[in-house]
Amino acid sequence: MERSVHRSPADLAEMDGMCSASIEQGMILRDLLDHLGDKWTLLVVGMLENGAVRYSELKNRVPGISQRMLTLTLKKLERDGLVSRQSFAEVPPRVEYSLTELGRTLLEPALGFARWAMESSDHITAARAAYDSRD
Amino acid sequence: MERSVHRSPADLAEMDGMCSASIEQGMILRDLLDHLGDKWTLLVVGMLENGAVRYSELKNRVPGISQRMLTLTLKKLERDGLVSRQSFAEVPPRVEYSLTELGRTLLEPALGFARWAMESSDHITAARAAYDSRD
DNA sequence: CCGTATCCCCCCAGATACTG
DNA sequence: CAGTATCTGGGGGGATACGG
Repeated sequence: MERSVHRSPADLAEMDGMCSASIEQGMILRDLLDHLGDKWTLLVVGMLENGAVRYSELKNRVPGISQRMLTLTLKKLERDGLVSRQSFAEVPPRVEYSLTELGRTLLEPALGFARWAMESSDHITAARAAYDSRD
Repeated sequence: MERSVHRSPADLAEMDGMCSASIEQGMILRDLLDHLGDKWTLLVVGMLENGAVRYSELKNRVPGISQRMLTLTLKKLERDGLVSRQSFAEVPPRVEYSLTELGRTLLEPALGFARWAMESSDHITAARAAYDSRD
């Protein structure tokens, strides 16, 4: 038990340059995943890439999302300051969602991720097939 | 309704380069999240950033992970070809996990994400506080 | 040390119905 | 059109005990 918890100050100092970055990133990544790692959040953000989109259109564009989850996801994103909501006093009612400044900064890493997924999906599929057909 | 749905063929053609990519990315992102979007996967990948790590050390470095989930996560990563497992015929037994070539390519987008999270966590916290303290 | 096997709880998300 | 309210199940994941 002491092995993992008890470290000398020297150890900690040494770790600072090489390893604690990973650990800190681990913590932050943890938070990140708790907020963005769910089933729909990144999808919704992706759909707002090109500008404001209204609720119903969003529901159409994100295949399979339920009203409940769309609402919940948008509320959370709004709370986190990544998405802004603008409702128009019209009839029929119209509500548009768009990325905030902060939300747009998320776009780049998110698309980087998506790019990786597209470039790697073949390799992964192949790797999986190879793994499954081993004895 | 027409505002958002009805677009001229020219518009659609123009969107081809900028927007349908989003939709396809949505699909791919979907798969991505199904595989990497769980609670532990990216954390484990992050811990392998600097080279091979053995099972028990991994368990120590990923705070709060259970043996069960660590094993499951590693198995899945191995199946996907992102992590390779090497066991040494020693006593006591020793098993080391490391990123494959493919796994290392994931590192860049993942760390990009982590970087964003670190740079943005303050903003998000602030936004959340502002949102919660509104009437 | 490195896992596997089993049990079980919690909560996420889907379905459905209803309001402004 | 743009949500809210409520019920429900399925599965992710923790705890624990055991095996190689």
